[in-house]
Amino acid sequence: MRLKDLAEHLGLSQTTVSRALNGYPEVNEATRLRVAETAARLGYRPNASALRLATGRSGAIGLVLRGADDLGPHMSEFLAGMGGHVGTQEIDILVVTVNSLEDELAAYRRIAASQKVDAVVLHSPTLRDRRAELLLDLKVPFVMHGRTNIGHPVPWMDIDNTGAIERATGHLLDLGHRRIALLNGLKGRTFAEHRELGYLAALSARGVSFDPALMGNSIFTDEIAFRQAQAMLELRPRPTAFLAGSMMTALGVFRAIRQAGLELGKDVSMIAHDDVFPYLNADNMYPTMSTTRSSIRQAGMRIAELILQILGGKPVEDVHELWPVELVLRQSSAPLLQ
Amino acid sequence: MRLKDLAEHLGLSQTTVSRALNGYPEVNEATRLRVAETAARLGYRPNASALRLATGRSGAIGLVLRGADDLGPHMSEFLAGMGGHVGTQEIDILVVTVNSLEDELAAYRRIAASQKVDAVVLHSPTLRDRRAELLLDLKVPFVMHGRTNIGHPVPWMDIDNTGAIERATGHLLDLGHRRIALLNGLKGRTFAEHRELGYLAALSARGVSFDPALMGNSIFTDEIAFRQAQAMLELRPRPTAFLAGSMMTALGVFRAIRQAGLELGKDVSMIAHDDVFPYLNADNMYPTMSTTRSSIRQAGMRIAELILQILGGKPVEDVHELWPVELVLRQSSAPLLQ
DNA sequence: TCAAAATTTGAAATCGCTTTGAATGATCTC
DNA sequence: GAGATCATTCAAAGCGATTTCAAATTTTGA
Repeated sequence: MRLKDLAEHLGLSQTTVSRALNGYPEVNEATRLRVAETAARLGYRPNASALRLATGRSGAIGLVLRGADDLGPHMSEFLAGMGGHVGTQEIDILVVTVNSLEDELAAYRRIAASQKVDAVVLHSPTLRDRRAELLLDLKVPFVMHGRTNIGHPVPWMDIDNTGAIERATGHLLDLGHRRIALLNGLKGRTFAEHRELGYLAALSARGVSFDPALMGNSIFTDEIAFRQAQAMLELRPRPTAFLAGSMMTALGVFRAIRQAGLELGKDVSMIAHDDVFPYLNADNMYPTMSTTRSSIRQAGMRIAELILQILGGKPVEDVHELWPVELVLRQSSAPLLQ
Repeated sequence: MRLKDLAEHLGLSQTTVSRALNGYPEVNEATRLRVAETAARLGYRPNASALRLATGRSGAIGLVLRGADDLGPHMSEFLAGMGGHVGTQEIDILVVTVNSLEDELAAYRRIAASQKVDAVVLHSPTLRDRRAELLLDLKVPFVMHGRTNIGHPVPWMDIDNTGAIERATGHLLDLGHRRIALLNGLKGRTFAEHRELGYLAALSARGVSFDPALMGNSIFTDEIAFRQAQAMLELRPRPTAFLAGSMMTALGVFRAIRQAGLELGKDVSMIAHDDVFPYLNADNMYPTMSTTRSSIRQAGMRIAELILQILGGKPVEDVHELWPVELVLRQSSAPLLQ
């Protein structure tokens, strides 16, 4: 069913039908009703490709995922959030997977040249993110989930990683802990650097010196966390508390603690960052897990909103959002045993 | 940079340039080289919308995700697999998220009417899947990850769930276990029904009677599994072995076992189904986890391949693939203690 | 009542590509 | 050397929508 068919069926011109359906004012209200009713009854929907060609808008937001680090539970939740919002609009999400930064850059070039998307979302930025520079260069609108520093204004939405870790570290220090391990994200990633900043700030505020052996930088998987925590627990004096970068990390640390014959919430404390996965609830763990909490799904939803605002003409300089992070204390963080 | 601009730049007609780039035979080899070189140098890429309108192919595969059950680590891996394959072709993945079956059906109608995708992939089918019926009706090509029975031939790729659970159950029975709990997927989902079949077959082959109290049907989350396992462990006599539907489930069961003061691999055995998540390695758990293993990422890759084959004209009746499932025995499954 | 203004409709151009059908030379064949 | 064949190129017609500009009809105002 093409516009032409619908128009013939109605005995009207394509022009009028198109206008009626798109809410233009210069069409008789009676005709509009008749058109709308018939279109609905016949299940007419404009051909997406034709519409895109005619309007010059592709009606899609791009999301490039680097298989190696990006995919996994975080991205899945983020995607759910994005989808939840754009689903209500006439916008789709185009997912492209690549294997390296170079491939990712190439993907943006392709996407830009072929005008496949109206905008993209950039996630897990580094301190000086080449992808942002490229997109600026290509004049592809984007919103960043996180922050970067490239000398040009970049629209972003981020959570207060520094503040979150600073408070969590401060709390552990207040409980008497002095050997606090930080299982952080990869070096160079903005969020990881921000967390390190918060960690160091809290330590130095209490006059506790920093021990590099107590910091790990890696992607957030159960297994890597297990190994890192295991190694750290063999140090003497051993750490008495852990800051876990994600719930996956927390699970790995948890296993290491148990395997070392120690008990979480007694011999060792832990505060984990919780991105709020529906299938991994800090409240239902045993012992329940103290967390710094911020829903990554809501972030996805908000990023989608911001992108639509930018496409709607909102100046990029005005798109900056820093979300506070809750500190939720449960059983896994306890006073240091003497 | 449009085709027109490129053509003018080269002093050729759009026709010739288009043909040169698309590998048609009726163009001088010297011209083709010159065109290809210039196009590459100038970074020309055809406008996606125009190309789609002209060819009638949208160049995208649709994936509709139901937020409630679908999203999560499984889908993330599956998506990675799909993306890995289509990335090499000129095909993208369009992700749409919805909240209910009705919404999902509506989404397919929209997608079909607006010709947004050339095909879709259907996952987590039920025994009689309405989505498959609808897509057949709408004449939207699709490949199913799993199986259904709707009286029409449906192209599918599935793993041998029945065989996998039958062997796993059989193995536990051989180890002396008689009270074996099955934490299965939702009733009505084909894979869950298939697993139940395998479970029952193994039990009855050994003359062990089925106890409905030892079977749970739900989505695969850590938390739900924890509660179900906890309740089952309070039964008398209690189960001595668990079949966990996924690695998330296994984590929940693990916690319940520990909380009950029991030890996995000694007091209680477990075999979990492993979809092979890069961040959750059965081999690195403690104790290491016995699993029925099949990579969901590879499944995604294969499904993408099959879709392209179908779009290439392969008859749907010829697209049926049943993958065997490995049974990997590790420490979590042990002989029943007397 | 009649010209002017407002309302409503339609024909045709446009978006950027592919593809049909025709045209132009060059090469063969006898 | 003329007619047929082949190789190469191009102009123009789609694809299915939006949108510009013009036309037809109705309403308004004096």
